[in-house]
Amino acid sequence: MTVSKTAADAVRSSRALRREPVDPAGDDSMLQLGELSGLLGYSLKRAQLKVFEDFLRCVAPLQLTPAQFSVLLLLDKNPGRNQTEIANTLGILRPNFVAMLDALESRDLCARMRSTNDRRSHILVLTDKGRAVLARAKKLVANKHEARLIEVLGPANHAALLEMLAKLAQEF
Amino acid sequence: MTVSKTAADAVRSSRALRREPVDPAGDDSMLQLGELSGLLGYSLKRAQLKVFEDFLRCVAPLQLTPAQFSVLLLLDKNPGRNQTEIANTLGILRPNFVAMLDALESRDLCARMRSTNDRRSHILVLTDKGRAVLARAKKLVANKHEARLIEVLGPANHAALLEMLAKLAQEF
DNA sequence: GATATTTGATATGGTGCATAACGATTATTA
DNA sequence: TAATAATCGTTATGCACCATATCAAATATC
Repeated sequence: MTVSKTAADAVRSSRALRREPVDPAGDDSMLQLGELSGLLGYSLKRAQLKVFEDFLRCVAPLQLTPAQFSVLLLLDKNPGRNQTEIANTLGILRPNFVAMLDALESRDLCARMRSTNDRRSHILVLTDKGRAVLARAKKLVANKHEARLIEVLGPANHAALLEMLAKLAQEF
Repeated sequence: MTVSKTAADAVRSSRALRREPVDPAGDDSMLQLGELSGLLGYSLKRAQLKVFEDFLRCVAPLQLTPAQFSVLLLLDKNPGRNQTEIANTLGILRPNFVAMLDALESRDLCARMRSTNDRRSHILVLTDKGRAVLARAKKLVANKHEARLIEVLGPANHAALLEMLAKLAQEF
């Protein structure tokens, strides 16, 4: 075995002995991911971060986070629901949903109305401004964000991806 | 138009007029996700949470988080690297990597060694215990975690999913 | 009518993530 | 060579997200 001064040298020689492939970019710049690239959870998280990043860019003019957008969408599709119901379907805990609604309500995007049936609960409603912002957000998401995703993946792959992710979210 | 006392009634009637399909579980329990189910970012995040949850369950006996596991994997595949290099490839900021390494080092899974070349940097090495824990973790991940994923998705889909996620993480 | 449950809310703690700044060391350059 | 800049690990700090316990008001249950 040859004597090597640096640790990097030792890596190079041991890899040479085992005849392992080396990253195209070389030893110094790119590290070996190893089985990390086969770890679904790792790839999922990295992809999710990138996609959220792009979402924020695309919808930046409206100052909406993915979570806020999902709330507006849900309020539009499900009028007459209270905080607990909306929060539950989004996987948000009720205490954490309070501040979120405060932010949306302070921007006049939605409003809490005391229910006449059950005066404990707040019926959530989109304001006119909320509906307008949602409409503009939908367009940005569809034409900029999702359009880019479909372009990168291809329409068929995009659909297949959605299906697999839905299955994971359900059966897991 | 019929007069309805409750908001839920109003939803039911308007949906009846538009002849929209109703969730199988009924109006009260299940809410309409709407275009949320077509939002890739939404599905990505929900799937990622489920997968991480399962990872934690499977590797619970070793008390390793996904992030910690990824660090051990990377140290094994890339000996002789310093903190900045490892942190960068994992997308972890150097300040936040310090506490992470402290935790691993306090459990004797890895060690920091002052580099002789550059006495500023710490060369990271797996300890014997670290290698042993990593070996056991790899088995748990492969046989319990990834095995279940492949079973749910099917091997071909699992591979296709990985490929698409990698493409998203790269080209986005 | 007494007790239990539900709803929105508050407080609080943990964790992940981001930025600024520091001392020690090394690299650059005047 | 001396002065300056850059890098490495580290600390401090703040923000966002997530989770639990708890509360008052209102409702449901018995």
